[in-house]
Amino acid sequence: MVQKRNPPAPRPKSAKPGLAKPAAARPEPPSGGVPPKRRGRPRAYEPDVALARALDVFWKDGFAATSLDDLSAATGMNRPSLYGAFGDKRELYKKTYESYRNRARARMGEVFAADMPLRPMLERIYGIALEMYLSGEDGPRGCFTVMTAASEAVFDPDIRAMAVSGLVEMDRFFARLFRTAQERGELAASADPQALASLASATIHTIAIRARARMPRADLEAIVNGAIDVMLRG
Amino acid sequence: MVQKRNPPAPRPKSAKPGLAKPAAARPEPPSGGVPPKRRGRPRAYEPDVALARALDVFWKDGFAATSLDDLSAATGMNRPSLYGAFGDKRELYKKTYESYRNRARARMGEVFAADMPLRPMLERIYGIALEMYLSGEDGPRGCFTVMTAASEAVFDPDIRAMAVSGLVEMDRFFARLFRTAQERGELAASADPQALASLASATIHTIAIRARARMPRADLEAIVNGAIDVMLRG
DNA sequence: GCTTATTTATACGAAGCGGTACATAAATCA
DNA sequence: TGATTTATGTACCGCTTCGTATAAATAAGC
Repeated sequence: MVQKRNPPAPRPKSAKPGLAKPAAARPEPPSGGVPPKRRGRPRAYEPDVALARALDVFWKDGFAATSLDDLSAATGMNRPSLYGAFGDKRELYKKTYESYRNRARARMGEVFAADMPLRPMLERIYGIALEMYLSGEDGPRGCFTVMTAASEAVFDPDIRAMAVSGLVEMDRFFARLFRTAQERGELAASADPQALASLASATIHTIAIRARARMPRADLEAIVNGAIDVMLRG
Repeated sequence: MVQKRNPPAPRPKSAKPGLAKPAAARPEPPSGGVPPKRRGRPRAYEPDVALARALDVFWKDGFAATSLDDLSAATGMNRPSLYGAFGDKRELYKKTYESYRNRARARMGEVFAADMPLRPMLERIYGIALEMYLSGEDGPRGCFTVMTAASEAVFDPDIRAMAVSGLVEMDRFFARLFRTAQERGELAASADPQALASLASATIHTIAIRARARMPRADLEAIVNGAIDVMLRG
């Protein structure tokens, strides 16, 4: 039950007791990268797009309900290739999660860089969040971090640490937002940026959960608008 | 991948084509209930406690990661008994979820009946929530509804409907709270009880997620206090 | 050409899964 | 007592799961 999640520890890999690692991405001379003239048979996949496909599946079904066959079908890679490229299921999950985080961070970074007044800024952030959480071919998928934090993946210390850092990162992002808005006088001096940041994160979380449960988009938008009003002392 | 979740449809059960249902709880003459003198071999389990044990497991691990062996071990019932009493894994899940909802509803009902001023009322509600979400022998378990909504369990329409109704019920509970507080003048007349209710629910959700990710209790309490201050126009 | 390096493709194996047949046990009813 | 009813315990079934062993394919280096 506990041990179930820590499988029997891979055997030393028959021959080659030395470099048993799943290879993954070789050093590969920086990124000046013309064809690096690799030696053996060329890959039939691009690691980045394969990872994105795997993300789609994990995002939709969660860790436990996703099988290697699902991942194989989604990426077009057969099982040994998958294993060779990304390691086992858990490692693959971590890598997809990392790519998700990077993507989300990038989008949030853009918004912050846009440097606009607080209210439209918040509206834009929540607009992006709704777009992400409601997307998905087979219905809304919610937020990967929330899924991860809520699901059994938390039993892995690494994954849990990643989830926590995802939550904290979002808190800090909002806190910075409110702090600068306050400095500019867009927010009452008596306001507590930290508390507002928590509420802003909480609003993200609640729409993620509700999107996943397939609540109608209009409801989610109403929640967002109400939250913004309160946060801005409507 | 989709069909995976809708297994081959149970065969008509060999003999007895008529009453094939898993029996569950027989009518059982109201509740005046001295020993009802049932006919065959007596049960070796109490349905209520068995359900509570099953809830513990599902709550900790989620639907997909919980095996019938886990449930069997937790309840002390062997697999056929489990099946006879509660139906298959999905049905058992639904029944455990229902019992969870009833429990949560009862506790919230108590608080509402206590009829105290808004702030201590909120403090007490979040206190109960934290207690529930942080409990669990192997670490905090968060909120079952959030877990359910976030996990693959939502792919079942029934379960999704239950999850949505759980979310809506909490919204309504908070809305009623804020409305009566407003009528009593404990809340500014300009306040929007609906929006505040969403935020109050969102705060529940965010602490559920964070508890599950094992954020320290003090952090969760700080979030709750900040949220209450903002909601009450601190 | 042959050797070496790297990836793909097939296919297997041990373990786990949900569910059920079947025989046994323990109670009531006649 | 024996028939009937209900629940248990064992053992099994077919299927899926994750991971890997092995062989074939495709490239570069010589």
